[in-house]
Amino acid sequence: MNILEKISQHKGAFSKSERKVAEVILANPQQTIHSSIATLAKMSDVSEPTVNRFCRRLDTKGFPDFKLHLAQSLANGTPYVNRHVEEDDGPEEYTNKIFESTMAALEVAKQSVDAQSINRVVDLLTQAKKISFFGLGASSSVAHDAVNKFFRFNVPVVYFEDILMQRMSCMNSSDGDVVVLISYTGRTKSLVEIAQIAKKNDATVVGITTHNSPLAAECNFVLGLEVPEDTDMYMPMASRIAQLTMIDILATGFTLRRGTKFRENLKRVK
Amino acid sequence: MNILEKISQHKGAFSKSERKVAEVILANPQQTIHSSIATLAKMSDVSEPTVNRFCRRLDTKGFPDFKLHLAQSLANGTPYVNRHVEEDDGPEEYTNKIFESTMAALEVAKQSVDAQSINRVVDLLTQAKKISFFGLGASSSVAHDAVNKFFRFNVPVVYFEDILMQRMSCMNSSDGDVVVLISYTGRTKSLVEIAQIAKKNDATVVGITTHNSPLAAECNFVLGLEVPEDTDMYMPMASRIAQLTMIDILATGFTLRRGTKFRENLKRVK
DNA sequence: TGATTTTATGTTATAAAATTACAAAAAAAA
DNA sequence: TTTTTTTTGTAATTTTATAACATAAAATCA
Repeated sequence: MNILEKISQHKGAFSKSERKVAEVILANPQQTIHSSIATLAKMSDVSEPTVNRFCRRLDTKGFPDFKLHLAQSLANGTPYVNRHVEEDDGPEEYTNKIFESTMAALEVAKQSVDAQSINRVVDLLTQAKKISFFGLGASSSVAHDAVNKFFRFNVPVVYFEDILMQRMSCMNSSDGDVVVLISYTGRTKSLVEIAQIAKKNDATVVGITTHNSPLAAECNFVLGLEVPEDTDMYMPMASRIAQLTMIDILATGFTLRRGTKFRENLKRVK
Repeated sequence: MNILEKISQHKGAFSKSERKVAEVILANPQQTIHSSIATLAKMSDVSEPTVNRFCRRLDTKGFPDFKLHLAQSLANGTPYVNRHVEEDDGPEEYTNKIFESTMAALEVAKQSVDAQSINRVVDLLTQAKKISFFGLGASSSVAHDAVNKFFRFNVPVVYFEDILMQRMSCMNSSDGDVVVLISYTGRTKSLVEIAQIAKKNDATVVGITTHNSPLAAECNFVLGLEVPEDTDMYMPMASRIAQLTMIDILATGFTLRRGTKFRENLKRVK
């Protein structure tokens, strides 16, 4: 589909001159779409018909058609790729890379979510007697954010950073309470235990975590979230962002379910 | 940015004939990118130069350039636009919209950051005696996340959710201390005061906020972050995500500055 | 209202760009 | 080496886009 990739792949099948054209295009694709066939021919040091033949070899109708394809590839072409930060990247580079990887991660996360489960969890939340948000490590700030959000809705929300308090809170939970547990890997032992305790006390347990994790196995409802995490940096980045987005989605679903009047109240509170 | 939207918006400013061209293009954009100026002129029942003038009015260099823009807009069907959540959106819809708006917001935020300032702040952070992260409301969870991150680096980090504690902490600050204040609008009065207190006590104040805000005016260094926030929902969403990404960038810059050995330590800690 | 200016549109001419047809050169096969 | 095939380039042609000019329509003003 993407014509730039197609060029790279096709490279072996090109003739010598055609390869020259390919190199030039791959080196500066952005410039190519604004060049005429004459300019590109000169840049590649080949004749104009050669450029034309090059285009046809890639199953395009001719040079203008090729440029169209190229433009489209560049528009979304490799939109956000997860490019890892390198040792010798300057501030400009790592800044851009992090933004782009974050967007790429969100794109992946978006594919992995299931709207149906979200809908059910929103249902649950609107009917909950009490909502708890717990997370450990990097996910604790996500839980923190969640309470901030749901607190505005004037529903009873609970949040503790301390694991013992989380535990105690779950021990006191009862039917109608919803406990939302947030963990990227879903392998944090103490959080799995909390899930078990909450479930034993008739609370409904919702997990924002990866499918097929120990935590997911213990939850009544799982909001699966698959995120490519750049492990080179040894700190969670994209996963938190995806989790936060999930919180936004739940909060939005919540307000939509509550209806217009509810939102007008929110406006006043603000 | 998207040329199709641009056409729709511009519609009032077009002349009669130009509007005819606009209609035809909007009706079948896919066909347009494969037509010559003559074909499009005939379809729109106007002369060729009119089509050309139409293209120029949209700030393109001419018809071929216009087609390029159009092709890019059509690729991937307008990748990430800030589409607002509507009253009657189903779970599928609002989930996708939120993901996409978040990505669109990050794209905008990315354009607004200045790598040079980031570099200087990273410099500052690596040399700081003590780093404090403060934010209120929605930004408090961002500050929370920041301490989590920087705590791993084995540097003295401070964070309080309580405004009085934040204040007291700033009063005790001294030369070499860095105070990072996080606020989307930069208009939270108490945070501006904290900035003043910290500055009075010789701490270096860094603001993660909008340019030209009262908070920005009080800071020694400003990391400007412009984010389009969907105000329909009456809760901060995209701004926090952008702020978190900024934290990721600072943390990454920090580890890069500290060098390879430092990162190997991190690995072990993990 | 009618005259005059401005704006919009079309016609013709020109220039630019892309493609075709053909020829020469290079490479491969005999 | 010679022949054949493939690759590449030159020149001619066609298509496409733009510029320059002219006319028509609309708007402004006396």
